[in-house]
Amino acid sequence: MAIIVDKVQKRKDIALASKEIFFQNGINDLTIAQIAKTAGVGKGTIYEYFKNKEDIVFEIVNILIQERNIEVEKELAKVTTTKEKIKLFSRFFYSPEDAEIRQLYKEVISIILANPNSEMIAFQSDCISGYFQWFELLIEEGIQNGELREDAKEFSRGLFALSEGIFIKSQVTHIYDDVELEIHRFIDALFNLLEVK
Amino acid sequence: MAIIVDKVQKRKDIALASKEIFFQNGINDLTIAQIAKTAGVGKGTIYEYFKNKEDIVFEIVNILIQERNIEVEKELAKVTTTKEKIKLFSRFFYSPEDAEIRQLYKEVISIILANPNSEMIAFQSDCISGYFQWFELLIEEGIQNGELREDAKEFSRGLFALSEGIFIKSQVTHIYDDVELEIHRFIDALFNLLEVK
DNA sequence: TTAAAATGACTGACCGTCGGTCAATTAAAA
DNA sequence: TTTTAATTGACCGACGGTCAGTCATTTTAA
Repeated sequence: MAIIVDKVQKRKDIALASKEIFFQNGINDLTIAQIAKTAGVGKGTIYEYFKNKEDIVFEIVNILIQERNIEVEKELAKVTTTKEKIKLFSRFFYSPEDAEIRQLYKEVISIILANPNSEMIAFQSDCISGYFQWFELLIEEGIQNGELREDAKEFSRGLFALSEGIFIKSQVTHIYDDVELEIHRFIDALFNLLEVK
Repeated sequence: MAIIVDKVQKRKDIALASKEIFFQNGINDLTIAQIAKTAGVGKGTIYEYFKNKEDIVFEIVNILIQERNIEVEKELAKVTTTKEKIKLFSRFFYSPEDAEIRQLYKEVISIILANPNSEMIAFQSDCISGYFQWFELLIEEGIQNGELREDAKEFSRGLFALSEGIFIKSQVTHIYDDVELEIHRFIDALFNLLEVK
């Protein structure tokens, strides 16, 4: 045997170095050569820890998502109504605090759309399905509470996708510019119909 | 002066040649060299007619969108209720007939997300805003008819984005696999609340 | 009538960039 | 000393994009 390094930690170190480049100069300057230079390792070393360039992007997302989930848990304790909880979830798509992770999320969506493969989709499914179950649970609870009508559960799957749709449209056109407003407008109108008066 | 060619027509010819490659081998084999070969022109000539590779993709979309709009107009004449009209619109995201243009649409979204610039966004906004106005008009008409409740108009902007959200999620995860079912479920539930009984 | 000049269309060799590979090297552990 | 995990950067091939030069046709003027 020879030197044994902490592969998991080194993977994170390289990802963190990449994160810096990404948030400073965008994806276009995120070249393997640049990452290697910033991380202080050789180009070949990168491929000891990552399958390819996309793999690096996914690792960064992983790190940021985990950090963010902790924050979300805290925020969740502060709100009471189902509507507020749902709105809390949608913050991802417009809040200034999430600007960086959102930027990265855009890249991930772009990568998967351009080059779908089961590994990436599995990765993304894992990230999303947690939120998704939480989302369905919230609606369910709202119904149990007597806060929402029985048929509210029909909307959970669609409502989950709505924010994403508005976000993507806001990125791709200039028709939806105020994402927060757009999402809230829809949620308010829907809960107006669904809330038991 | 010398030979004068129909620049617009030649642009279309090259785009059409590209379309063939794209639908046969996907975006990865859509190289400039391959396009030039298929179109029977030199590589440099491509750049007489297109700014860059993305510009070619946009031209193809343009051609296909125009063809599709004609078909949509026909279909629109066949349905009567607002709900059916809205559903007709959403077909883009799942119908087998639109599989090719949908494939291309994915690429366009991917390109813009990865590399946003005002020109691309303007192009996309033009494509979308037509549908969007039509969408708002449909809801408006439904209200005028007494078919829908007054507050239905609050939903038009969000409803427009919903299908897109479900579609993107279906591409990026395996959580939403039956796009048609997902969209219809939401629309049915919503119209159940909005339709005047 | 004709040939020189002008012009737009067209070309493909070439360039720079980048993701990814691999033979060689290093250095710690046995 | 031997073994082997870890590391490296020169190198490769592919690709998008450029540009100096060629070609075919029209214009112009002798």
